[in-house]
Amino acid sequence: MWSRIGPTGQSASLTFTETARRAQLMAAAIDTIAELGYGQASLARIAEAADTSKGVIIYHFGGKDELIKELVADLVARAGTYMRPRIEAEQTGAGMLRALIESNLAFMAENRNHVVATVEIALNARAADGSRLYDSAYHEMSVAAVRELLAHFQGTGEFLDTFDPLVMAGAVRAAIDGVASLLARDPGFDAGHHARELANLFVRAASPPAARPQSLEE
Amino acid sequence: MWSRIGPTGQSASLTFTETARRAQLMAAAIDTIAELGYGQASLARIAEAADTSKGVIIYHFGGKDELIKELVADLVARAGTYMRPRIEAEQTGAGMLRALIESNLAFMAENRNHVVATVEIALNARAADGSRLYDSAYHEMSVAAVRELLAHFQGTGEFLDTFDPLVMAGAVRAAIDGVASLLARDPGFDAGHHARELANLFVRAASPPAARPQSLEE
Amino acid sequence: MWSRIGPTGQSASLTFTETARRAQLMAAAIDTIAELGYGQASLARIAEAADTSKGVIIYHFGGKDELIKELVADLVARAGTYMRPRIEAEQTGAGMLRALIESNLAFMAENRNHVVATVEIALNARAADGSRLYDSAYHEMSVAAVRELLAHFQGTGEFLDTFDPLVMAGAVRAAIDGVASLLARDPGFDAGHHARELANLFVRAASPPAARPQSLEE
Amino acid sequence: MWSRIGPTGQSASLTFTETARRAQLMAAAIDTIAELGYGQASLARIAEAADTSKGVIIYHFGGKDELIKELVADLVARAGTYMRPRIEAEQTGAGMLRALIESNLAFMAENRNHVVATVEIALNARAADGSRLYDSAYHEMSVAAVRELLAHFQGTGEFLDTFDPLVMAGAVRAAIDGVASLLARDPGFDAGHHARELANLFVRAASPPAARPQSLEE
DNA sequence: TATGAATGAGGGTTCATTCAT
DNA sequence: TATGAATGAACCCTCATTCAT
Repeated sequence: MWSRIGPTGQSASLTFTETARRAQLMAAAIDTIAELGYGQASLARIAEAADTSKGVIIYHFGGKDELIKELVADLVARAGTYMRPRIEAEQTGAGMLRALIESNLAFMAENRNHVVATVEIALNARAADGSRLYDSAYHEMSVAAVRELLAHFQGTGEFLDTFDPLVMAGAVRAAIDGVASLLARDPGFDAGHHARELANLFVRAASPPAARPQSLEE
Repeated sequence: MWSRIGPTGQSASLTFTETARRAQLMAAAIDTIAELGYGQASLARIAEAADTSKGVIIYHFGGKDELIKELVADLVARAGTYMRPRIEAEQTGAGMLRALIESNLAFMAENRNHVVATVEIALNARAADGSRLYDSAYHEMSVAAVRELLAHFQGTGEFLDTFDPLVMAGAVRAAIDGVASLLARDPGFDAGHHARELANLFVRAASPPAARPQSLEE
Repeated sequence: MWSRIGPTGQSASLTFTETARRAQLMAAAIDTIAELGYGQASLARIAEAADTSKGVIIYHFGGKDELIKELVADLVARAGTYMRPRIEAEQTGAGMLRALIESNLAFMAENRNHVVATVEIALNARAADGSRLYDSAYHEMSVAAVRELLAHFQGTGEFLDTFDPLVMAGAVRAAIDGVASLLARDPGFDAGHHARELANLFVRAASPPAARPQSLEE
Repeated sequence: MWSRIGPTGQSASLTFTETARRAQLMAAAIDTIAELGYGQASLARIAEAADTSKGVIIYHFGGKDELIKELVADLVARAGTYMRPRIEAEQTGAGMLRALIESNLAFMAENRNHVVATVEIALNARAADGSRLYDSAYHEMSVAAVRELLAHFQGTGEFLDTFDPLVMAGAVRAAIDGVASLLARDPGFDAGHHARELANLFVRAASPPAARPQSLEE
């Protein structure tokens, strides 16, 4: 009956209005971070963007850290939900690599601010001792996923076995993540074109010469 | 007196001790930023690393912003000095692209902390209104350089003319810049191997199938 | 409606459930203050200990101050009820002084948390202007009671008339109150032994040499 | 040369002005705590009493905790310096006990606010987890000193061996510490009278009947 | 009767900068 | 040239209380 302690507690599911309020605050945080950067996104500024006061944010999230954590977790979850089926619908290595890149960029274009904010956080959020809070785990995980895809199709012979799959995976991720900055800067950024070009680039670099066309019919 | 205004002013060349002091302070700033990140690198912490007080830094640089600006400018200048002759020594597009990537990574490996610090700054430093201070100009310039190299050898026919040179240039830069994070995290990072792999990757992606070997004799 | 105003008002007697609820909240407050101290015992923490929310406390007591006031009043009343008959059962000054000390310590041992909490409150609770809320009145009253006991038996000749009864009363109260801290710190504290020793001490100090044994047969 | 980092650092002795400023700030803190209590003595209020801003206190002490710690340490040191020679000048148990009580109360009367403030701190200052910061160690130490004095002269036969020296030591300390509250409340408090009365009381309680006068010629 | 939500003052601390020396 | 001292804004967070439901 009184199992709830406060909106911060995990011991009970959130009410409808709670959820809505949190979503609103998260949206304000996302926009603020995307626009001003992590370092400038103080609780005061986020609250201002949400047309409330700092106290409200603390009340609903228990602290800034929790707000940030939820923001990142939400994006990661939604990105996975969006991309996974699109990648798994493919059979060939080229298809899957292309789907990974294109679906990732499509997701980023559709969630511009949230992605920009999360990149800001991943690069900047630090613990008290200066150690990065999000970068390592998140980055290594996403690189590893690409690496396994590449390595698997090196095994089947579809991809060249002459390149280091870890290095190429790093390059793929770097290229994708770099798009976040481009999105942040250029409102008219053409994500579709960029995605196809990147996909072509890395498919070309991964496949044996005979197997691949110089460009892609679209 | 006379024409000198202060150590900050440009109206007179710096004395020898002045220069040495500034170099010492910059080194402290570089190490601090590289270790703790831009957000945590307060003047107090930098001063502590330099075994001096905040006032000294302000005295010599006029403010934190100026110190940061010099730090970036110094790295950019040194990187150019290091890379340019190595790139211009090549004649072919593949050679130049390879030289660009490899010399860049070599420079980064040799200047680990300075590079890490500069990336931190580029990503984080903001003006009072939240606009990025360094990212845009620096990034667009370095991407443009790669883009022109690619476009030029698309014109000569050595490179495929089917890809968008701007997109690939962005991918090259992203891959290179991504290395800074790897360097920051992994002290045993093998820059040489990484450089050759990246060079192979992008040369392969840029060249027509007939013209390029699957791997590189080294 | 009718004559009732709210649970805070005095104009109507409390319902049974009301009383039970208040007792539960007071118990939670007692345990929280005893464990964490007055300064750390926020409404939120007390509510958490009671498995409810801050609002409930405010609703039932009208505010934190009222809760605290009731807590103290309750202890004072119960202590009086416990001690008075035990003291009045004695005829001699030595007997009464001994009964006062021993029954007080017995009460404290049986109501450890409540006593510890009340001491915390007495020492810390302040009005907005910084003036102590409980210390003075409570302390002077309890000292006065001891003083009168001592003075009365100085008049009968049972006690020495060479000491200042106010000073000794203060010492008696200080010794008793000091036990609260010992109780708070040491769970295995032997209140019975301590009580007999203190009673012996002060009886010895109050009585003429001839009249009193060096120690007490027990 | 640059071994100093800031006024907080321990690596160098303090300048003269530094010491003076710290003393001034400590005095302001003492007065504020003595008047308003520990809980109400915020940095802002202390700073106001010192006619400066919070930043100055943080600058000189590095934080509130450090200021408090110094305040307590200073009093403890000065109390020891004051009392020790006066106690050691005595040979008999009665003389030493009397000297201990009287010199302690004399010190307290001469350092009223500092003593009141320190008692406030000892009773109220808590760590984040609610555990007391100063009470235990300080209290047990001072009780132990008295206990040893009593036990020693129980061994020589000057004091009764029928009482528990730990309990009486606790009573002595409680009586002395209780004086802090009296001092805080009553500006006209007669410390000399109180001291003699307390000394008589405890000497009487500790000595065999034959050996002690009912009162003390003074 | 009780709850969730919100508020606003105040808490301690960090920071870049200014200034007299 | 350099330092110690001070400043004041901004930071995140805690708190008792109010209010609509």
